Amino acid sequence: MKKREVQASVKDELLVRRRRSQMIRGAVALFKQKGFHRTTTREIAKASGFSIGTLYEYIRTKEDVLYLVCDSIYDQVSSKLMKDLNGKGGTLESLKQGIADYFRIIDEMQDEVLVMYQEAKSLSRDALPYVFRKENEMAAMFGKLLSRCTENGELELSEKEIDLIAHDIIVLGQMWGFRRWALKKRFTLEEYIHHQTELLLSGISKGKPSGQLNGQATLRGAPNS
Amino acid sequence: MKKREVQASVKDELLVRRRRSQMIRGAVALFKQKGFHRTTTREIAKASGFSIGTLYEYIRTKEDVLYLVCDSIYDQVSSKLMKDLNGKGGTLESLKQGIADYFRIIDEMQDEVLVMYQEAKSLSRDALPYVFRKENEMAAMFGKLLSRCTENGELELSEKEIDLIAHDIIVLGQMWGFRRWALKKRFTLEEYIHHQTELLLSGISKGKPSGQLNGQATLRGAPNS
Amino acid sequence: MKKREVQASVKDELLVRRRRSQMIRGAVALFKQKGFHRTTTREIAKASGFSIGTLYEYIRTKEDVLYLVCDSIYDQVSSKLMKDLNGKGGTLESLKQGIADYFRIIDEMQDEVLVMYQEAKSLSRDALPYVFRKENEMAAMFGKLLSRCTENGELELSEKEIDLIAHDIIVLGQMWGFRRWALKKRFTLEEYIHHQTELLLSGISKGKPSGQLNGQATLRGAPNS
Amino acid sequence: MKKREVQASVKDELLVRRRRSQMIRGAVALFKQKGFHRTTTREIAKASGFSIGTLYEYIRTKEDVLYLVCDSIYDQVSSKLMKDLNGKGGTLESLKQGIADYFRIIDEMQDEVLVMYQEAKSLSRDALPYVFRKENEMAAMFGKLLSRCTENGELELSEKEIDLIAHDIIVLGQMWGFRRWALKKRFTLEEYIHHQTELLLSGISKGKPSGQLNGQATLRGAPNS
DNA sequence: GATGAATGAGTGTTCATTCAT
DNA sequence: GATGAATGAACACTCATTCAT
Repeated sequence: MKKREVQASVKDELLVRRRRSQMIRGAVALFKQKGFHRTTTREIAKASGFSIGTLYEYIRTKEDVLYLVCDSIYDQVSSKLMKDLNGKGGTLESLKQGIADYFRIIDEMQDEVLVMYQEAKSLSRDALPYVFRKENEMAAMFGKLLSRCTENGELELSEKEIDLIAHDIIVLGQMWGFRRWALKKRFTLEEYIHHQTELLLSGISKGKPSGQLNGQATLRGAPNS
Repeated sequence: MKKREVQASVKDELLVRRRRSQMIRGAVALFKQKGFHRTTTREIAKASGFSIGTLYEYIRTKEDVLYLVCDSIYDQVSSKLMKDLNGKGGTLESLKQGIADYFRIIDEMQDEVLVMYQEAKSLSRDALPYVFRKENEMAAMFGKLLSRCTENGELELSEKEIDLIAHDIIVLGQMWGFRRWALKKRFTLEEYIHHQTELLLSGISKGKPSGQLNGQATLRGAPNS
Repeated sequence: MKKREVQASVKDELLVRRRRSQMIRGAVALFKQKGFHRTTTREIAKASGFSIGTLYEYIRTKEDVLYLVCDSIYDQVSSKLMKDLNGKGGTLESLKQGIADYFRIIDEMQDEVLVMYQEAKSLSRDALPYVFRKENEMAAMFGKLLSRCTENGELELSEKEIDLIAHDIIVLGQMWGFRRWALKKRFTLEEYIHHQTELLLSGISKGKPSGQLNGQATLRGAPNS
Repeated sequence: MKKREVQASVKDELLVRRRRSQMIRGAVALFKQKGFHRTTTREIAKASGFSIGTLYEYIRTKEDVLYLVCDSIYDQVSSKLMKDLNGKGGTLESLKQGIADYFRIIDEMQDEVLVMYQEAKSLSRDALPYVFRKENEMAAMFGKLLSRCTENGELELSEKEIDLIAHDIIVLGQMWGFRRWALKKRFTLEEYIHHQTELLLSGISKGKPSGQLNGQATLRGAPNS
């Protein structure tokens, strides 16, 4: 997938990568705290450890910083996810693990995800498509897992259903990030993973209570016999 | 629930209400289009049909407008919802209808919900708790429905599970608003409602395929018998 | 002639006129001293007697100030000139007086003319045509005077010659402004007028030494007999 | 005439000359297009074929570039002119040729002259006197020509008149450069030369219609007999 | 109660200049 | 002698807010 290139005045590619990584680290911290719009470019420069002039050697506009931040977070999340999901067979068990992996990644990158999630909409018209593509791509990863399960006869889902569930997984993962003010009071991460997985899988598995799949207590008190 | 009061210089309560309603209508249109931060107070005044000076007779700061907007949207959504849910008995069927009602409200108020959803985080520290409370309140409405079903023996859910599912419903509803770029290509509103309800209910109902509840084709090809 | 309108946020036309006149006065003083590019908008605001914010209520960009300045100077020069030239008959004597009037106007508005002359080129592509038109218009005034003299048989000039001489008059007038560092050491204004008029008229008049026209000493020591 | 020296860090005089000549070529092209103030030092460096660091090895400030450019143009114009004028006898005919030579030089170096003409005023206080001296020097060349004609009895002009006419020649030459937007529509260079020379010479020649001097048609239809 | 002119702190961005490599 | 990354003062312009009318 071709990215929207962010132009830098500095030629040294290595340096550009290094400086931008500083910049992203600094910017995420600030955006987290005060949001993109309330953060000034000067603050970003300072948090990145260089001057305002230097900042602008590596970007063209403030929005470039946001794009770089979002891009970097997506890349991190999806590369982690890809590593975890890669080669995952078409079993319900591996689907379950895939979901758990994803939720754990979200938890790890909580701040980043929150930032990306809340600020991405401030990207300009021409950067948004890239974000949508990235989101679709991530949903597609789960789509593939679900497809394989269907092919293996572990699930019986139409294309449409696969699509929807894939998006549901993505959103319920993000939900752990953006509703933590409500969820953290009630659930640990593992509880959250457990219950949501249960809900998703028992909702789609072929008549078998998913709880039996891994021997954990089912969501329902008593499995139907 | 006590609201954060927004101070007005004007005394005439009726006038205040009327002006603020104009203001909210204008502001929603603008926020929808360009977001809170990119909208100026002048634009809000103009879109509201009065001068900048008059605008400031009815608010104290620009943020007040955002608060008023969010507050109004919440009120509309939750009053509609309350009307629909009120007296809903403790049956799965009525739960299902409740979910469908909620999703349809979200669809109707798509723009408003999107605005509120994306801009609420720009509210200041002291307005946020109110938003959280409102969100909790709305989740609680579904919580109550779920409780009743459990009391009636239609569902078997723990407190925690009720909480989680209630939040899931809220979020999956919002998802129809904030992911419409992906969902509208694939689903009509009714399809979306159908599939999500199916997923949620078959995930929690006591061994009965939810599809049978209303005679529609089930999500799964063949119900377990 | 339609002008390029400079947009103001303020509605009150009278106020706009008053403020802009303050602004022009302030800006001319500054441009004279340091040129357009070295003058900051804040300096312009200060010199105009209002804040930077107020300045921008009456213009859109810094370049607007320059345009307003140039426009105003042109208007002053050409309206003065028009008043002086109006009804000037087709005699050499009146042509001579017209030239003298013009040179005196330039002298009066020395600073303004210098500013306009040196900074007009900084106007943007779409403002320049207006400046050219104004310059042509002014040249055309003298063109008309020369035409009348030709019609009356006082001069015998082709269209082309009229055009050139008209432009020469304009430029030799401006020259008094932009070369004053050289000319003021050697000439008073009246001397300058006298000599340049002599040169121009004896260069074109029909064989009669222009000096005899008004009884002044001729440029040449001895009239041709 | 002693020049304002522009300091270079580099010692090798030959290299300094070579680099500066590159620099001037690049800068003229840029100044022509966007003016001095809108041209950045980076652009100058790039157009000159070396880095910004190297640029500053050969100048001290950006203004030095402008000075170098103006200086170079003056030198070119005046050396060409000096070559053409050198040894020009004291006849009206040679004066005429001198004027034509000058106008043709201006035409050849149109862009450079325009640049110098429009940007010289941006030179700092201490560089301006040099420019004035150069202009005076050039006027003086024509002054000398006019003096010789007077000495030879071909013209009868006072010191003052000589001075004025010399400056007029310089300015009417520049006029061909800076008013080309108006003149090029109406005149070819040779027409312009012809008419302006005619005007200048018939304005000062001793009662003899200048047209007879070289057998060309006179400006006036009929010479006085 | 309504208006809109006035304000100025604050913002994103540029660019001449320096200096370590 | 050449390079180009780093710097930060300076700039044009915006906009929430106030207040005299």
